[in-house]
Amino acid sequence: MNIGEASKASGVSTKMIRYYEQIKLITPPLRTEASYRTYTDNDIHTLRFIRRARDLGFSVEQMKTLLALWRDRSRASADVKVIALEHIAELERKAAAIAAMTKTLKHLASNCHGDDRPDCPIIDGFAETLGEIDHGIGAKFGLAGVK
Amino acid sequence: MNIGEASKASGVSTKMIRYYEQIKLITPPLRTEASYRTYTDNDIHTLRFIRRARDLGFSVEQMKTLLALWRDRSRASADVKVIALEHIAELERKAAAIAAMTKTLKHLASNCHGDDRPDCPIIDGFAETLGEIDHGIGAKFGLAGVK
DNA sequence: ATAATCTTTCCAATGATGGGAAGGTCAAGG
DNA sequence: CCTTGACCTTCCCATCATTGGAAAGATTAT
Repeated sequence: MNIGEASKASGVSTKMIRYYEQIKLITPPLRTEASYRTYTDNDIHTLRFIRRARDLGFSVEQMKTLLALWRDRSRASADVKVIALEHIAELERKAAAIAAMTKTLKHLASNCHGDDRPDCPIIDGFAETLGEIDHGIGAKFGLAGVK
Repeated sequence: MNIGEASKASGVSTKMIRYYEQIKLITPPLRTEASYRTYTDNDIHTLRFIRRARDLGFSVEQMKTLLALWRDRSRASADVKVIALEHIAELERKAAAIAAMTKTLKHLASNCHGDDRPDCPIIDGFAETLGEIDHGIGAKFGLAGVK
């Protein structure tokens, strides 16, 4: 199986497959004489595992651990559960921060008449010294660049 | 006011202040003979504005627009509201994706006994071909690197 | 005078992904 | 047999917001 077929079969882009190999998330596959990567069904299985974990928001670092646990048939299920629960906590932390931002913004927007007059509580809310916007959780999230 | 004092007064790191200058989010301040940047109260005001917008998850690009609107005293409040509402929609999209991930993970975790036995529905859920995990919204979020 | 604490610029790294160039390979059809 | 198109290879660069550090110069305090 070429990398293109592996990509289609797993849902992981060829770019990312090569990247995952480079950062040693997956082991280098065999190559043909022309240096083409060839993937086995087992490799596809691993890639699909990775794709699902990624879709659930796990980082590469976490996926490394999860893959190791997956391959270790004698590991305790508790070890896996710890990672999952930590990730759930992280997701909930992010959800709370986003909810706080949304709430503040909605409050500002609801007070803005949104016509062609210039006065605007949203802009004023940013500019005025009303004290710091408090998201409780610490809202410095790198959410701007999220696709 | 030196850059260090400006940083403390605004809550924006010196690194970021220089960066915002470089990408032309803010205008270059006056310099002393020794090339030290000096910030006015007005500059601090702008930096605090930026900090609040950033805390609400606005991107640099959005902040550029917001700053222009802030400075334009004759702009319509509707122009500001549009940006705010778009950002709210974006945040809600992210929140939904996170909620979907959390739900799936919690479901998997709840079925995992979490003791020292090896069988684990979480890992199995990643590995088995159960069909793709569907987050409805498309869950490819760059949430892994979020602090 | 000297040490500590600023400041400056420049360069690099992060995490996960995409884009593209330059060149090699393979399969199908003329 | 040769061309064409669709692959594959490696390598480098860009994104986004932010942090880190090094080397050198300036200011402040002891």
